[in-house]
Amino acid sequence: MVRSEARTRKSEETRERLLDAAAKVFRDRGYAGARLADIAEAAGMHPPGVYYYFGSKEDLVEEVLRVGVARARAFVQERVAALPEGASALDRLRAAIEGHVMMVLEIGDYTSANIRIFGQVPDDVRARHLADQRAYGNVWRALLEDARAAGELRPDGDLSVIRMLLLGALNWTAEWFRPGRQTASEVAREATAMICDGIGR
Amino acid sequence: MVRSEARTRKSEETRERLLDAAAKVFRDRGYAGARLADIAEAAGMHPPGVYYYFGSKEDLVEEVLRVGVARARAFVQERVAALPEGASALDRLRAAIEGHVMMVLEIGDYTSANIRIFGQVPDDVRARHLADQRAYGNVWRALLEDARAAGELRPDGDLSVIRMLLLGALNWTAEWFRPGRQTASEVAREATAMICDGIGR
DNA sequence: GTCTATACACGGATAGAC
DNA sequence: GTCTATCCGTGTATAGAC
Repeated sequence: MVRSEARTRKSEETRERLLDAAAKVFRDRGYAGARLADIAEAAGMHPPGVYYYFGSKEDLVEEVLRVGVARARAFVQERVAALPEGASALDRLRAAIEGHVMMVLEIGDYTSANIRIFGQVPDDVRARHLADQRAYGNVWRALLEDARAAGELRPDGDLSVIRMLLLGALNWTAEWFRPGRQTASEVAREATAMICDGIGR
Repeated sequence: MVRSEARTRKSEETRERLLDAAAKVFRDRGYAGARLADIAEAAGMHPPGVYYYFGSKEDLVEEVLRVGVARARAFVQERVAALPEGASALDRLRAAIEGHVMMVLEIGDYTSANIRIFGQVPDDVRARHLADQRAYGNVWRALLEDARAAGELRPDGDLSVIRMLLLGALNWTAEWFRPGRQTASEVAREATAMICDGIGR
């Protein structure tokens, strides 16, 4: 039993390493350009070893996409839930914006991979992934609707369009952020300021 | 002479068709995933025909990237230049934002291709393309600095970060915009409002 | 669970006719 | 300038030893 648990944990760890490596390589090379050999090497194994954990390249990429949005959603929802009871709807929105940025800049490989390869994966993989993505979109939809209902947003403006503009600005941070030049919290603060208050005076 | 001109013009048109087709296919399949056969077919020719116009897949993708930013820059600069003399720095910035959105939603194939495959192309292609991209970035840098100098922006905030957040929101529109659901000008208006004035009340 | 060896398909690129 | 035919490198996936 102890033996089997140890084996299982090691297996879990290897699977995790493989997934991290896959996210990086898919991000850098695209879906078709990512070679199983590169992924295996980055995870410290040989190409056929991948097939012990995943049935195919498709299975692997599907899991990378799934894990990416699942973590994003969990991270943001935790940040919002951690707010004190009396927090306003706009405060909750701000917390979500900051949370999303922090998440992107922490686990950026998965986010970048999602952004870059979503349009390149086989149709059936993309179709299944769309459901996950919509669920995360709904978290933001609710946040925005609550703030509007509370009268804390400008009354004009299409909330769907705003949601996509806002997520675009946030997701894109993964593409240009360089740890030396600025910190994740600085970027998070700038993003909240621009989105909620605008850059004009 | 007339004959040769006609041949040249036809050749130009075919090259153009090829480039448009390439932008679409690169966008949808990624750099490695884009098959020369798909591109050729979309342009109404056979795979080897591509080699009459471009020396290699690398040459072709490099031209797609180059044309993409060149058009973006020209389009935005025209919109800004078309403003009346007395326009404020913030008006110029607004015009640039609207222009960039309109451009993205008009020639979105090239923009999406740029976004999605920039990180996937061979290193030397990317290195050469970086110069073009920086030149376009400088247009925005100047616009923002002018507005700040004129006292038309909030005095705090890192302009480099703001520039990247803003372009992220704008570039991302190519990924979600669907002509039926909203119009390009609506999106442009929402973008300007969110970026300059914020969504809070 | 991870290795070596290998099958098999696919796609970029070239040759050469017309 | 565009077609047909084809070469050849590369990459996914499997077989089977250990």
